Amino acid sequence: MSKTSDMLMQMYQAMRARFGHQNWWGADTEMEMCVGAILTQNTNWGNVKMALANLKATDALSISALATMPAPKLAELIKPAGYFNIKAKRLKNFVTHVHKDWGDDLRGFLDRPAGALREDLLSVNGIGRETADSMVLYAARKCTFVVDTYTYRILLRHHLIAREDDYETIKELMESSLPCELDLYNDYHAQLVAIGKNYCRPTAQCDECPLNVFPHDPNAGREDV
DNA sequence: GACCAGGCACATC
DNA sequence: GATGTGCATGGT
Repeated sequence: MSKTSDMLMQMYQAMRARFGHQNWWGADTEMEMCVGAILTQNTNWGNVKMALANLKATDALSISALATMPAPKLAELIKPAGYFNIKAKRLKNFVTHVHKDWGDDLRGFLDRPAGALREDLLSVNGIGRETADSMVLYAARKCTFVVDTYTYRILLRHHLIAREDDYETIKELMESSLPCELDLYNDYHAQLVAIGKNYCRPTAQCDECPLNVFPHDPNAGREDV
């Protein structure tokens, strides 16, 4: 096992010991996970939950329901998630794309090899790498590592990546360092988010962070240092 | 009131 | 190809 693999696994153990298994998105339907993946773009999950509740209350959480709903009405329902106009368009792009070949069969759409599914998702305007990977991992339940701003910030501060490393480079690092296990990828990402929310914030210091036992620079990636 | 949140596409240089 | 900008609500 390489030094990086070793450190990443030790970091996981430390995070999990602090937060416990996160069981992310476990109770939701595939449809909710896909819709949530778009709604959570640069947005707090608490806001996304409100928008999902609105969609559920109007029985709109299906491919065909969203495909036929006028964009302005959809925008109104997802308002709490922020960026509601652009996200309404992105949701429409997604459900229209699925509906074209699969009708209401989201599970059929998702049930393909991870690589092919990812490429297909990336062809939809409004679905970028993180959103695609979130859908592949959490909705399709296939092993792909999700990189987000927390992943970047935490790995940077722990000297595991360089400042200029891009999404695919970081994803490659994680996938080549960690065993390809669905539950590990799922929970590792969730643990990083928990660290990011609670300790490794953009400006605050990282006192009490369970990852402090590893070599790190709390100021890495900050503009004001 | 400022800061931040589980990004992405597009314009501009 | 790198960098900057618009999109917007709600919790802390």
